[in-house]
Amino acid sequence: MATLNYDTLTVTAATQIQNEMRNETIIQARDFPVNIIAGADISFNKFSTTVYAGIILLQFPQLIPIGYSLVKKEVLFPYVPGYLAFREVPALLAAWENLQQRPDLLVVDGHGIAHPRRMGIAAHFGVVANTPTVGCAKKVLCGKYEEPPSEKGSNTPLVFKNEVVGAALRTKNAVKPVFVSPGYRMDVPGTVEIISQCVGRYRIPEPTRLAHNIVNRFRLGEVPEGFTLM
DNA sequence: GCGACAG
DNA sequence: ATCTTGTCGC
Repeated sequence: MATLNYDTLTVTAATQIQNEMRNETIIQARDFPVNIIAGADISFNKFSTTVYAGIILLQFPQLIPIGYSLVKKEVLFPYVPGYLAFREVPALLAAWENLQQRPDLLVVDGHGIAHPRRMGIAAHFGVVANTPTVGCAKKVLCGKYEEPPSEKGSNTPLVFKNEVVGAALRTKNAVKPVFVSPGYRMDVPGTVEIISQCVGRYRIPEPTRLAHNIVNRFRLGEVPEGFTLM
């Protein structure tokens, strides 16, 4: 697969790409088993163009880490709300291609179709890599929702322009919810079900939390670039 | 025009 | 996102 380069795009061109990619999105009930799930995330030093990308593989539903891929890359596209994919997908794709084993489902840090043009980073990555994805974000980008009951597991629909695009999911009692949405080859109920099964003892579900941990350690030089088996 | 705004 | 200090609660 040719390496993507989004660095010279204007936001107007990026918008056009999102509108075109939207026609390639597949939102449907999960029709495959999940034995290996993965988490993807990026870490970087403020004001630096170097980004540290990583994808960690875990056995499902045991949530035991089995390996991870780490890649360092230069990025020029800035962070612009609504265009996160153009900044992070190229590096994540590099990490994806270094994986020695592909997960059945990838959890991306950010939104799936809970996006102004239904093309959040998880949906974008899913289309480009042609692989099932879901998005798991800490904050809402667009849409409205009712606060879910305070009990762990409670969830309410995230609605944007009269359409249910995701859900606010309470992963711990009396703690702020996370926002999940399908990215590719998943639907909202299936996304809530899978992410609910990925919750350990923290607010952030294990795939995302462990991906964040490992890319951070990678950025700090505590772990080497490349694929590592655990 | 005004507020909101993933990471 | 990253960094930092301080507080609350199990």
